[in-house]
Amino acid sequence: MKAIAERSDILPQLAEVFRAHGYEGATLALIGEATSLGKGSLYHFFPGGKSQMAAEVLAEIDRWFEDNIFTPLQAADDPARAVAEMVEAVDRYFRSGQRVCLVGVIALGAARDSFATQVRDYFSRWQTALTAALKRLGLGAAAARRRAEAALLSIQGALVLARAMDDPKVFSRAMADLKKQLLAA
Amino acid sequence: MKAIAERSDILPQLAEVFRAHGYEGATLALIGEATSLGKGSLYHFFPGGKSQMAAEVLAEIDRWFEDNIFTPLQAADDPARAVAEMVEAVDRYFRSGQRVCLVGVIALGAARDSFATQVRDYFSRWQTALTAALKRLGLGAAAARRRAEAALLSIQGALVLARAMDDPKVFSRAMADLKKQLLAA
DNA sequence: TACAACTTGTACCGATAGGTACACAACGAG
DNA sequence: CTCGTTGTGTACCTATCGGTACAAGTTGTA
Repeated sequence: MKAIAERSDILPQLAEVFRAHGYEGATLALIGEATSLGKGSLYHFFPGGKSQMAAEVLAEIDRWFEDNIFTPLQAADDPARAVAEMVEAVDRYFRSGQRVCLVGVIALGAARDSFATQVRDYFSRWQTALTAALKRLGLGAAAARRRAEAALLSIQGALVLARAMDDPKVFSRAMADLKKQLLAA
Repeated sequence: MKAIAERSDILPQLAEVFRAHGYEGATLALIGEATSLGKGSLYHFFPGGKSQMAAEVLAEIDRWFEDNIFTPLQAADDPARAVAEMVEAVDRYFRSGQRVCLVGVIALGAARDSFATQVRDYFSRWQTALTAALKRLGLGAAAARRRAEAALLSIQGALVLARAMDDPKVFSRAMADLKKQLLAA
């Protein structure tokens, strides 16, 4: 009867449920099914219930982006290569637009207010990291900030449009454009 | 006891509920409150329940965009002015990013599959109309299509980012950029 | 082997979900 | 003044919601 379940195994499964159904649409029944965990286990790991689950999922996403996107952008020797690799990593992470950005989904929904700081931080830290890389590419501070903002906007817009059109090529196309625009003189 | 309610009065109120809470989050209680209508009236007007309400709201949005955005783009004497006016109309419609695009919200959620054709048509007709205007500005067919796609993507992305950052200036800035990019040589 | 700490399934809770049934009130047409 | 049509409020239905309680099983440690 004992657990095989580790917290680190549960969070990604939780994340997929929230991605697929949104915060309000992710019922405990769906969550239990996706994780193969009963309410007993679920509330043992997350006494705070659904909102704690979502908060921890957001925290884990944040961690992943910190390690795989933000830090490489700021620490890389070759900023141009780091920017290009960011775009490729994003394309892989979102599976060419077939996966959706949970942070974006929450931002659009009614749950935004409950997770406002986590949502805002995610994007602002991304923007900060990308801005730093762009400055090292020779852009002025203001131009770098503007270009970084435009990049995040393109990624989120591409996710919406790709899902709306049900066509991953929309996303891939946008990522190819994005790479060019970020690295343009 | 008789109705003052006209279908045309109800739909905009319905739309705001769906925008604010998403499809799954828009409960009949919220809908009843927003429209000041009991279940009796609601199911009298919409025997198909929630899904019919959402479908008719989408249809009305489609109609509005057809009249106020798509047709002007294709019929205008001065395509450059038409494009500029589109951007301004979009800025007003979304109240500088404080209002959200219902079609985009649905596209990201689990309800997408139920409204797939309506969602896809909305964007593809928009793209078609904008492409036509851009071609009349002298762009080649392929370039015009690409630029129109990028424009829709920017609008949706700006809505997500503006809400995530809780800052309407993000949206206004994106719309100003968009106008420049659309009208660039 | 005994005991505490950790997991788990199941039963249960009140509240609310979307939806139905229906009686009644207001109207326009004759 | 009828009478069918059109709205409307209310009561009610079953299913499910998020969440709690708890007993029983599993484990590491000694």
